Amino acid sequence: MASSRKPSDSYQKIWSTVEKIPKGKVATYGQVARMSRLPRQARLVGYALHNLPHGIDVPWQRVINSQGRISFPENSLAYIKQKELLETEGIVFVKGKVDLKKIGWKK
DNA sequence: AACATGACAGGTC
DNA sequence: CGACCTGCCATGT
Repeated sequence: MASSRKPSDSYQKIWSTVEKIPKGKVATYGQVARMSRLPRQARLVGYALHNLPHGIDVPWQRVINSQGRISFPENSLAYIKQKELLETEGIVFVKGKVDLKKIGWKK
């Protein structure tokens, strides 16, 4: 595995951006990518979060896809966990998705 | 170096 | 709405 080397700077930027997402709001992968100065690299955002190291405090749950949906199968534990965390922050789900027009972070 | 993969987005049909 | 396709690019084998 190539884990012998440090994480890419891109990941650092992404994590940094995610940390800035206000509580009670959510951002899409594309948004985070853009805010991290990495336009069109939404996939890297997902990759970065998946590779998220333990021990650092990052509100990964506030990052969802452009449809306002959690990018996990509904039957998965990860999905339920993320939904719980978001609801705790006051985010309301309607039919399995959130209203990006209302709780979306910025434009 | 080549190929396959992925917590996506945006467009088309 | 859903299914499919293309673009993007870091990672791992």
